[in-house]
Amino acid sequence: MPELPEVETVVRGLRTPLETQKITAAQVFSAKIRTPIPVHLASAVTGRTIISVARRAKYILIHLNDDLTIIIHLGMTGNIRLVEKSPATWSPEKHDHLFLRLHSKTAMVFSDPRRFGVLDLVKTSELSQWKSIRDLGPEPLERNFTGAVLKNILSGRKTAVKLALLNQSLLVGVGNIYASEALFRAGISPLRPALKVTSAQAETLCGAIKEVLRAAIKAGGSTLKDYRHASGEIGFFQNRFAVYDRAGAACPGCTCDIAKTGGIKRLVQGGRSTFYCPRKQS
DNA sequence: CTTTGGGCCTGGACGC
DNA sequence: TGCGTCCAGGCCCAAA
Repeated sequence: MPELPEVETVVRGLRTPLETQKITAAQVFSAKIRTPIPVHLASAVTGRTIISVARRAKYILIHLNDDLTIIIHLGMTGNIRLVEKSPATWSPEKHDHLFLRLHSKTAMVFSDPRRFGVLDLVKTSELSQWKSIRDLGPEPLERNFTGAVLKNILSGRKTAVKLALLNQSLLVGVGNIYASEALFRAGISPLRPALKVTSAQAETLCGAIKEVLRAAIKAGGSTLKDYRHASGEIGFFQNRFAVYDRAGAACPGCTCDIAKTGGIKRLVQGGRSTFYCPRKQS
């Protein structure tokens, strides 16, 4: 499910209810999601205080005192919900994996039906060396992420630019939806080899990535199915997709004869759907 | 080193 | 109603 805008929206929704709160009870319900959940997680976090909630790439970081950080990745179908006036002991619904009850009596529940998510506990001081964080590329919304940086990332790679954008070791946060959307905005074909993206195109693409991610955050992310804000609200950026999941339809500003051209095209790259307009993207 | 393909899971949509 | 097939927002790992 969740790409950078969705994860960022969840993080923002968790800050006020979680920060400064002491964890008064914790339960873990399934031993294994994508990776094993540490057996000591529940006992280790109980009694600790949440200092801050942050995001790195698509990872949610809940920083506690005593040098501990809870890492949550939502995978494809993960979601976090807040329960007000929660009981001290949680009766898990199907697919609930983690329950954290706070001093305020609000609780946070992490669920993930497809179990592609990650739940881990690490020392905050060792976070930057944690296996999946260590090799991540730059944050696209940072000021120092520029067209020149993107050009450098893409240069020398024979792989299609769409696949390069999905590679989190090159650039984080962009997933299957926003890769298609950013390439459409930039007028670049998803099939173009990364090394054939010119400096001028890299500049445009850099701007398009920032633009589409910011717009999606503003809209509270995209809800296709499972994704929810921590408050339970859905996002609505899916209503503004230019190309994603719109095969056969007209792209924004389309002037061609859809009956003849077939409109937006779907293709498969790296086993995943890509959507684009062959007439506007090259 | 880069690139490719399979695997991990569940559930919903669809065709018969 | 039921059964089989395909598909889905992410990521890891082995193999080429």
